[in-house]
Amino acid sequence: MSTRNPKLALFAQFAAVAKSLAHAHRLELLEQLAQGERSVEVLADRTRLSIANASQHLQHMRRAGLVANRREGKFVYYRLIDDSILDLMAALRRIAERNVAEVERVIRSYFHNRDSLEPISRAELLQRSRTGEVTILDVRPEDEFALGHLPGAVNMPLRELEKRLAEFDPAQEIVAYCRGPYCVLSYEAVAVLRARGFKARRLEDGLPEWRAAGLPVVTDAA
Amino acid sequence: MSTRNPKLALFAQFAAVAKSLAHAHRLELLEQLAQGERSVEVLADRTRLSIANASQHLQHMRRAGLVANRREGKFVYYRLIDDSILDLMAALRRIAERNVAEVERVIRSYFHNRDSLEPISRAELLQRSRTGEVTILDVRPEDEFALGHLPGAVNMPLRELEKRLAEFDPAQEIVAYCRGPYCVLSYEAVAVLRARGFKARRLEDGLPEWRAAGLPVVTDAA
DNA sequence: CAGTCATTCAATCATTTTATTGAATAAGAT
DNA sequence: ATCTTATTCAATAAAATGATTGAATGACTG
Repeated sequence: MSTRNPKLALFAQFAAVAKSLAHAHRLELLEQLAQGERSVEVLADRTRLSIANASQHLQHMRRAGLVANRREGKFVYYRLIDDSILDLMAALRRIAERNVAEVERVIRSYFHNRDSLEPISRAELLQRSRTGEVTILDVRPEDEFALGHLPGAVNMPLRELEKRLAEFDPAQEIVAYCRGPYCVLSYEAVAVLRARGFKARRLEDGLPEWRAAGLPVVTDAA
Repeated sequence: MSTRNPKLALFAQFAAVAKSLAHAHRLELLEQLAQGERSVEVLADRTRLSIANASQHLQHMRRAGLVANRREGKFVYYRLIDDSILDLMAALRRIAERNVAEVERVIRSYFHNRDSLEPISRAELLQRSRTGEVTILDVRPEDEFALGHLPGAVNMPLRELEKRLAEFDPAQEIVAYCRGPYCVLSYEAVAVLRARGFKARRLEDGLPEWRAAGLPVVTDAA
């Protein structure tokens, strides 16, 4: 850890932080953590990792100072150390998106034509929701919704969406959001809604970014 | 490269970008590149890597979209793809600085007491330099100075500093800068100047950040 | 206190990454 | 053309990292 050259030692520290980001599974864990605190078990389940493996990745990130944990009874809950982690991930994403051709290919093949899913900005949504012009749709699972959601949002996990289309006002535009810029749920929700003739768009990014922008978040009382 | 799960594939791309940052030598190369274009030979020399090794690290970063290169005659010149790389490095540094105790230790042991070297902000320097109150001192090597420096700056590489102290006006405060927040040169310059009774401070960060902030940079005609 | 559950630890194996070496290219220079 | 110089490539050896397994820990429950 301690090199003879102090500048190199310093860069080695920065590299250690970068290294703990430099793994698909760990980024996935961070995406989950961006929603809020989670136990190891839940994280392992959502990312389809074994418990032991998830635990090790989480500890790795803890040592690097990306996440923190606390024990409560039998469970250990992990959380992001603070919102600067979101900044770091956003900077990473910006570069990956801009520069790596492969990313574009993946985005395109998965999200079909991304352009037709132009998102609405946070500022615009905030303004239009004040005048009651839009229906805000949160397509995340119920437990994530309960932990925090946009004011006035309706929670309808993707699986229920098709059954509950009657609840929407066909005259209003629907803005769907989910976990973040690469959460699939809201893309799929918009696709379903449009197929049924609704006017629907995605919100740019997702809840963690909304919260990080200092905008209001509603938490259900426990 | 292509996982069955598209979200994971996407994260794997982001991870690839992070991975190419996650190495002390590569961060060092990037710090050099933040100054401007450099040939492989110069980069290898400055970072004390073998040519082949430097070349491989540079190619790795090129594949990840962090740097670009061009051939001119016998030389291959590398450069940062754009300033978003500086943002990424800054985000990394912020987290490493805040969260990793080891970094503090390294900074302290190397820079002694950092607090006594409180830097001056870019805004303040800009303002005070307009009224001619300060001497701006660039302590980088001459070739880097020639490629771009702050308006009105005097170039005096560290080695020459002690011999040329007579050139300074003892009544004026001296603001030293160099390559960036972890470039050692300006710290040392301030230490030397203060020991000789001059009023001296560092500029926050360094030239790449000054340039990235959209502030004026002077290039010597070739 | 024994039992159960969530998490971590330790050991192992497989995989990936890094540095080094010497040969291969590519572009002037003689 | 041949020589020289700058860079890249290819092969190898050394080191680090990741996943899996089963045992160990810590904390609640009956």
